[in-house]
Amino acid sequence: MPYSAVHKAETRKRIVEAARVLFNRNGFSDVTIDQIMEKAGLTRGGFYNHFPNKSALFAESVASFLNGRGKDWRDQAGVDPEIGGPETVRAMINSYLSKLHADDLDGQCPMIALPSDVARATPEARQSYEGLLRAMIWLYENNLPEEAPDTREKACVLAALSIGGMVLSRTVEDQSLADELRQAAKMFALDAVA
Amino acid sequence: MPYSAVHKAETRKRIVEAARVLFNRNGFSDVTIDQIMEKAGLTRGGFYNHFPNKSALFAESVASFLNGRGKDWRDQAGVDPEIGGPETVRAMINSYLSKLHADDLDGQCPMIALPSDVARATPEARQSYEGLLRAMIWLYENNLPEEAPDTREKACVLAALSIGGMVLSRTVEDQSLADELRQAAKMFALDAVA
DNA sequence: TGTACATCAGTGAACGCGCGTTCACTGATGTAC
DNA sequence: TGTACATCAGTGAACGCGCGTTCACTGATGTAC
Repeated sequence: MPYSAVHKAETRKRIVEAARVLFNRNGFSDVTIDQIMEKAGLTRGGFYNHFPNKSALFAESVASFLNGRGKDWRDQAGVDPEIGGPETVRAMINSYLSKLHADDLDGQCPMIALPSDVARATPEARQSYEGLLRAMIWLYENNLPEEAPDTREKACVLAALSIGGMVLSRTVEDQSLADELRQAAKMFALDAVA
Repeated sequence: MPYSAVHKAETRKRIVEAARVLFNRNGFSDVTIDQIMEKAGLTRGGFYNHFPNKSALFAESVASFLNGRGKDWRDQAGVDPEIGGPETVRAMINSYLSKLHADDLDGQCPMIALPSDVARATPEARQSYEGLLRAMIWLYENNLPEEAPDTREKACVLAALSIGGMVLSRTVEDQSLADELRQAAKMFALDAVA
């Protein structure tokens, strides 16, 4: 058994990571397998040793966000995950709707970078996207103040507002309008938590 | 001067309309000029009599939404535009976040169907998108109750929530989650108006 | 410990296809007489 | 009113290119002896 299983898994991971960045920046159709493999330090032919086709890699690259930055959101926001509660929600909102996140086209959440690409992609890709969204809703839902009766609904609203604000901010041409939208969504969401 | 100017303008309009529907459904990269021209009842070569390139048509097709359904939003919602006020905002929200609108992939607002396509497109396309968004914000801002101090901010939030809710609803795989998101955004937005 | 071997990750040329755009043309139409 | 003509919207073949995928191969590596 040449090339250990670990070696193959690491190569595969490198391909997914390269794909995640390229798709995030250029969308599904405008990224080629050549580009992905080159960024991963390989040549095009080897791709099919790891994935059945381009669509399968797309689905996996969207899902992979949860293993990377998605996992660190709360930590990056400087909040101990063990504490939880509304402070965690506020930290998440501050982090997600930050200028830093808006400008980070490579590392940005795929929910912001790829909504219409995913909407037209395979069921697998849409499930990956759904997985990210459920994670965000879950985080909101479980850390909102307990007394509120409609916690679940509020979590959905906060998700729509977070992602919606960022999507619009990314799409619009005028930078000052982009900032205004992001700030308005952030401030309103922070208020809504309390 | 053969073929009256009117004739040419009408052909051009037909191309834009065909493009709007096809782009809405399949995105920028996956629609071909052949498909657009065929849907408009023409052959491919004639395209360049009307537009310099595919990107220019994309920008125009996004903007064209304002001449069609975008213009009718308030009327379709059953509200006399002359009345105005909060009732107009609520009608707009009800219409925009309706199941009817969510299921109408052809006639749907391009802000929902094409966010990530536009984000990566030409400045002209992004300006078209921005035009739609400004129209929505304008409608909200000018019809919100006057006593509120932060009307502009609230209008931005309502826009982010309307579009964000619909984008997520369109992208997610699970239909019941899609409906839940749309309903949550709608209810919350309606409450926020008052 | 050293070596021959079998495996399969990785290579790169090739295939088939369709795209955006160009271009020489044609023929329907408005206008001048 | 009728007709010859000039215009240019529309046609369809062609160009150049790059894509996703396939395939025969090669060579680095773990294992058996």
